[in-house]
Amino acid sequence: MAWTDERVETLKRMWSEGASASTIAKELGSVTRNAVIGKVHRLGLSNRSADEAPKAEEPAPEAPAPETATPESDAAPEPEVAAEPEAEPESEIEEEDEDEPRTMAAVPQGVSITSLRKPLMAGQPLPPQPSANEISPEALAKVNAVEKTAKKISLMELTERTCKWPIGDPATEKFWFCGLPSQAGKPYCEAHVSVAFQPMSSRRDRRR
DNA sequence: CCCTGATTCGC
DNA sequence: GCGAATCAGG
Repeated sequence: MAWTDERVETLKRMWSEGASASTIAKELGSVTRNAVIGKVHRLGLSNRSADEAPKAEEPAPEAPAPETATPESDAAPEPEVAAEPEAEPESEIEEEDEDEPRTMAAVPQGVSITSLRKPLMAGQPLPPQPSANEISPEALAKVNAVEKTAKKISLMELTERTCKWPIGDPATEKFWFCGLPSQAGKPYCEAHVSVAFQPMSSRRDRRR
């Protein structure tokens, strides 16, 4: 199939939105990711900056060379300062004693409720989120268990087959993605799907 | 092994 | 111009 205006438009839009070449290829159909990448390059938008006005000025390519007063012909006064006197102040305190059998809620300290409620990913079709989000205790417990065995993959390691459930606070070091095998077609693993998608019957007559 | 984009080059 | 093959990398 040829690159019609419409298809090119879709390509441009998705690419600028950060979609990967393979994702775009699937969306368009009849093309491979190679084709998409090739087209992207031909269109000259390999740089995903749809609008980057404030481009950092390149250092002057010209060599000023004032030649005003050069005492030494080739004296290169390099003090050679030791750049790294530091010895890695990395002392992460990571020891978490997990021997607290459900003292209170089923939410461990590493998990923020916030991340449980808004697992939104760019470029991903947003699932219809029921305004009222009631997660069953069972599902929550399962999630907690899963998060202990999660692969803790980084952003780069996310694929369409990995669970994209964020764990921890993105603003801290303790942030990663679940990474377990995702359910077919779903962005999350089984446990996280169960808390992400409510069967729409999470609210029974709670009163009786 | 899964994936990503970049590049090459015959068509 | 196109994109498969290949490359380089996470």
